[in-house]
Amino acid sequence: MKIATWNVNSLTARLQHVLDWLAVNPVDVLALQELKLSDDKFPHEALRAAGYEAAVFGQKTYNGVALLTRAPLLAADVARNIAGFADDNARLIAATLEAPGGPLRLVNGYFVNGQAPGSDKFDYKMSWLRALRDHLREELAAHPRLLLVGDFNIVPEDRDSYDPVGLAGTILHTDEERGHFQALLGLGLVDSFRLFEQPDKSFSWWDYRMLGYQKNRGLRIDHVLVSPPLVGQVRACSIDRTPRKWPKPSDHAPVIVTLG
DNA sequence: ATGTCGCGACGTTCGCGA
Repeated sequence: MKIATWNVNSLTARLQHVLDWLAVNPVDVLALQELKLSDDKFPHEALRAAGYEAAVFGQKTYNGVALLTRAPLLAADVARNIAGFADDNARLIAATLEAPGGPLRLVNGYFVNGQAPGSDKFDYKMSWLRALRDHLREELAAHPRLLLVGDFNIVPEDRDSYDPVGLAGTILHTDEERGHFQALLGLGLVDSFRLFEQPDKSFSWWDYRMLGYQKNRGLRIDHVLVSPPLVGQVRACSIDRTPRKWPKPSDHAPVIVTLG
């Protein structure tokens, strides 16, 4: 079973990329972030023709997340955002998928960017991350086989940044953000990517500016975390840079996990 | 080069968010 996550930076602008990518990577689940479209604009027909059903939590202009699956999801089981945490933004969607070995809980997030430490947006990021942690503690109790995937907007360690010294303390690199990532690991979640030997300077996002991709000036901010019962079943985890090389790409690349 | 995208608004360019 293969599960992927991809921040597409507008599904309207990137639908053809998603379809092209799925044609060569027929994953069982694709978690999308930054749809930047409302539910009524979601391209259900094109994706259904490609073999995927979608649970959608859209928003006009900003944010928006979706879970694409080959097998239908139980609609009654789909959750949007964090229960008890008031939020104007569509950032989290969760659903349960029947799978060999038991149901899998898929939690797909577009984490708050936070702009800059000290800003109001950074305060919102910290509140959101605190609420997410509390929420996941409950989700894990209810669904032991769980994956937390998405654009975390957190660089977990220095080796996940092209310039850990120059960018130390700046957004995505602060101790507070990293503390929140560690807190998620403290719930028992494991970073799939680091279960395997990986090339140095492996990143999932590159700035559009300053030839960021060509110079590999990137960050690893898109992650797949798995709960304890799943750790032993992760067979592979990789970042697919292929679509980042296509014309008019998303600034993010997909991350793919194989569960055995 | 405050450098690139995507979106949307009383738009034909600008501000915002990333």
